Amino acid sequence: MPSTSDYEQLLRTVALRVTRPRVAVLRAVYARPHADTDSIIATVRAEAGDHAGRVSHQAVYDVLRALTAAGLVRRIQPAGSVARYESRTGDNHHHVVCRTCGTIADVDCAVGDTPCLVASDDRGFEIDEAEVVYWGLCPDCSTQPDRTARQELDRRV
Amino acid sequence: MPSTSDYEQLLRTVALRVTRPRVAVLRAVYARPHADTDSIIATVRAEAGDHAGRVSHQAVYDVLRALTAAGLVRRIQPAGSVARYESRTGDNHHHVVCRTCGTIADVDCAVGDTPCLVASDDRGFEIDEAEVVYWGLCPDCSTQPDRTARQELDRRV
DNA sequence: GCCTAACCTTGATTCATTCAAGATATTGGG
DNA sequence: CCCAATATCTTGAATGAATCAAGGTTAGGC
Repeated sequence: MPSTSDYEQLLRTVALRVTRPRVAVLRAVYARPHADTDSIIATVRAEAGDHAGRVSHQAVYDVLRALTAAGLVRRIQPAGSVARYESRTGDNHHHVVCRTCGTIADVDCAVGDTPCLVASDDRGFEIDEAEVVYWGLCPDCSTQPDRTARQELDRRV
Repeated sequence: MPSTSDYEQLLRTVALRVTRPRVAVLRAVYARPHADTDSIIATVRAEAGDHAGRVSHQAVYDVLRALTAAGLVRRIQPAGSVARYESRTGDNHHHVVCRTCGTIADVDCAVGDTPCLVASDDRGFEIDEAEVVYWGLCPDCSTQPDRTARQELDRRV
């Protein structure tokens, strides 16, 4: 578990200013991989405990954008989902997404290293990344097929 | 180019009622692969020429949902994009998406047939589909790097 | 310690998509 | 051929993630 100064270090290496919202968002993304923006906002505010000042939702959006642009976090967004963020970057891993409850799990590269896939015909595009999303049912949902996504979410809270 | 009765046939094979909005939407999806909902609405209304009655936006959303559920069309939604639809289904082909202008092109399966990829570790999920999105620059954007997405869109209209 | 660009806050706005309620039309059976 | 049953469509409002805008605050180089 990285410490606050580790996060400060990370920010400095990519020439981003060290601010409370940024460290808090980094910590949240490391703590809860694949969290969406709302969850990150909640985590940030819960940890701050309101005693260290508020963090606006706009700040979180801005920070996530800056961190993503800097390569410190990776933004993922499976079809039908809101944006989610994770701290594993640069290793070209992929994701399994549950069709029922939306849970996301990491999957290491299917074939080899970055880029692990080559298009059969690139249509003249300059391809720089191959993203794979596996769709299916998570262990919970495959054994309890009639639980709704909403119920699933409630169960987790 | 399929005829109207071909589309009617398609609808009947999946036990969907044949209605004017459904035939019009099917025609639009076949005519303009990867179109988003707004474009489909525009196409439907342009072809109808207003002389055959209006088609509400809600009807198009409903129809696209029904057609997708029936497997007649496929819904795709690369990160950061609105939903798009195509008529090629069941062949497990993939897509290249331009990071600059958002253009999408089809790419045949890199490895084999459905499913063309196997996760290195399925994390206990029951996987039924492997979706691949290649990211890069389309031929136009790679040679004109400073054209914005908006300008690109304008150019096409 | 000061300055300035970078950053954050507050509050409003956008827009794809969905929800709701009631009208209309398709289709199988009489 | 007509009718009932219900699937589908229309109209109009609502939702909610994400963005925009304007102004105040702060980190970090000098």
